[in-house]
Amino acid sequence: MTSQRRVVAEVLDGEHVHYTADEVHARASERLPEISRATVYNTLGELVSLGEVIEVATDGRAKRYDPNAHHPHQHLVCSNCGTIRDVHPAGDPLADLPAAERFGFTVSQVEVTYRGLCPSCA
Amino acid sequence: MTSQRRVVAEVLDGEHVHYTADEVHARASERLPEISRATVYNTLGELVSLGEVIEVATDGRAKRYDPNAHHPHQHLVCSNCGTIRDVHPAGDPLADLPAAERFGFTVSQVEVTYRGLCPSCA
DNA sequence: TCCTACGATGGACAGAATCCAAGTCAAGAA
DNA sequence: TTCTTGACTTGGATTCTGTCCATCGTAGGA
Repeated sequence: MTSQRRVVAEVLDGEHVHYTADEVHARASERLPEISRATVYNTLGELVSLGEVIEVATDGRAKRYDPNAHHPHQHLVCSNCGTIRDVHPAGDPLADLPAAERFGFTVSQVEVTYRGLCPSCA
Repeated sequence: MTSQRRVVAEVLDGEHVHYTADEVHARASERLPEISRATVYNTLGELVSLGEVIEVATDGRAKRYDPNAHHPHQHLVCSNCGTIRDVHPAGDPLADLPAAERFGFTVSQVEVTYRGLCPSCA
């Protein structure tokens, strides 16, 4: 655990945090000005491998990093401003895929992204 | 409707087609060698705006374009080789998000991505 | 103290997508 | 027929995101 890694972990702390790697880098730089982008990417990659952080790709742009990894949830995204909320749908989305629709795949994971307009943009 | 646009539309015709912009460009170039990448991107963007084609971002890499836009479906992706299948879950995934979990959003769309290993990779 | 190994650094690089100025083309007007 | 206009295409430059790699620094062990 180096100071760089601690700062990255601290930036990714809180509720409804979904920063891009660049945003993490910007915030980490406020506390540790010389931290490099490569270190942020390396640390994020390690946190993802450790299962402490989830990678989210809600658009075709930059991946976002979600520290809420220990509580299964899905995402609700504003199509206009990009705001992301963690949400908890009823039921198990995985169970909704019938065996006949699995084509022999061993399905292990499901990601659900709800899209719409947030109150401010509506 | 120009020859360039027609060729792009023709490339995106068929079942289970999920090409990247570059793959569309490569296939379009076979029929119209001088077609430029910019034109392919422009045309794909128009087709998406018109609702004729769906943009799919199943990984952090290039977006894919799915011409099966008029039949609601979701995607099943092999985590290893990237193969994509169109699938049809039971029920309406949109209905699984309770009002209390919508936070005032007007939710209009849902994307579900199932992940696992395809028969060849398992 | 010196070595070693791991992590950090920053610049180069690569892939995807967009932007932009210039060129091309076709249809309608004169 | 020739000109004008506007839409479309082109290709190169640029931006954005992410990865790679050679080098550097540093902490801990011998």
